[in-house]
Amino acid sequence: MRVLVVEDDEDLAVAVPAALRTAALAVDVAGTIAAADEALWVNSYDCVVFDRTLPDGDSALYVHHRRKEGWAVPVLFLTARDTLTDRVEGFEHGGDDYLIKPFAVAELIARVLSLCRRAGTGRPPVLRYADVELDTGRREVRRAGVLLTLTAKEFSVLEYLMVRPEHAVSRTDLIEHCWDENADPRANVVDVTIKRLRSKLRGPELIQAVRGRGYRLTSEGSAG
Amino acid sequence: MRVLVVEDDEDLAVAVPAALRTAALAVDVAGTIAAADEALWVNSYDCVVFDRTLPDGDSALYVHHRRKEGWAVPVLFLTARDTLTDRVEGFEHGGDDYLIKPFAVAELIARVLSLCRRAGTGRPPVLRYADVELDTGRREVRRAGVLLTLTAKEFSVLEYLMVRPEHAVSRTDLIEHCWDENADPRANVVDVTIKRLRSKLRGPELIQAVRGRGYRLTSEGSAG
DNA sequence: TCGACGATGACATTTCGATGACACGAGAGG
DNA sequence: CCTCTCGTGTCATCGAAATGTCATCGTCGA
Repeated sequence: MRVLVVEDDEDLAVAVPAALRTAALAVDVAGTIAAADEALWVNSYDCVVFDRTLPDGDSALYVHHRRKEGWAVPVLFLTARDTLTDRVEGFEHGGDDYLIKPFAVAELIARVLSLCRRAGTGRPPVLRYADVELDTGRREVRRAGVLLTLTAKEFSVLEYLMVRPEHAVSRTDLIEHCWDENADPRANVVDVTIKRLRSKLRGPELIQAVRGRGYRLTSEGSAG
Repeated sequence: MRVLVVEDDEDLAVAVPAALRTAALAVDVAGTIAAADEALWVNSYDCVVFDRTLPDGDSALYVHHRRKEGWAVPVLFLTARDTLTDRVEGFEHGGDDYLIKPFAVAELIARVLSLCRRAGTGRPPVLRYADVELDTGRREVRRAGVLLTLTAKEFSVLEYLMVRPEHAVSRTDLIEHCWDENADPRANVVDVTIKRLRSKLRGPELIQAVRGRGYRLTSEGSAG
């Protein structure tokens, strides 16, 4: 799950990403609408956290604009308390949720995770494939009932694969969704992470390499 | 357990928090409804002690207002004797308890602890996990039957963990519930308190660090 | 058979938790 | 008023785990 935070206040621009990263989300930061626009065209995000008021304008107007083009990524607006009446306006512009400043960090994390989940159109909190269960809420993975200890990255990659069972997922896709923008797409971080995942997912091979196209989950031998 | 005391009388604004702190509660203080509102948005409390009459209005009206938005934190109203008839009114506004001034300190502590417990929806007075018993009423902890001498902070942290066995609890959550607003979330107070707890909870490791996500109680390991 | 791509082990770097030492203030007792 | 003790918080440092980089090897398929 990858999130873009658009915030110009220096304190918040540090605190908010830090908080979200504790929830195993990959976070990028932008300070202006222009920078956010750039990032949104280059990368794909599962959720965007927008401060309402930014140096180069009202983010709600930007979102409104993009929505009319069919852009559908869920948005959480951070609204100052004294612009409370803007709440409704925020929604009319296609924002999916709002939070009034100041807000509790725990609340923010909960909302963002909720929006990410919603983006997956009602994805169940527990993903299953073959004898693997992945609990997105507790961040736990079990194979054949045995609890595994995965690192944040490993969990993130496995989650992404399990949402798309049997589908080949490219390294580029994985880099874009499980790493932040500092990741080098040419490096073989993905390969290494897959290798580590495999060695923890003891038992019949689950993650199959699809030559030239990435990786996919599979429960049977290399047919096709 | 963290409590907000909203009191404008200078003497009470010192005495009440002092009393509650002796019961291992983290206490914040506000002098007005406005300040209380601010604090309630920023932090999360397990209970709020409201003086009925405050410089900027009747706190019961404020509580009534918040209740309509679904706010559910238990409230204890401090009411002057000559406004005794307001009692009922206080309850109608969603207050869970009241105390008539002047009151006995012991009574206040008992009521607040009771309300905190109620917040945990019928949480039993004695928490158990593995061979540890934590008596929330007596403020006593035993491991394998042996009474331990914990400080207020240590008790508070252990209690918070024991209410959520096996669940990873973030440092932020702990800071928000066991410390007051003066705590620096970046500091490693939590780590140090956990360390002190561990050294007092001799025996098999109970408190497990979950890298990047905090701490959790556990009685068994997990496969790798 | 050759070449591209994936697998893998070794190693470097970064991040994060653990820990000991110390600072500071409140309160008890002389 | 001084001093001692205890609770609590801060800091610097250590070390382990997570993550990333690199070199090399193996293998699949044209």
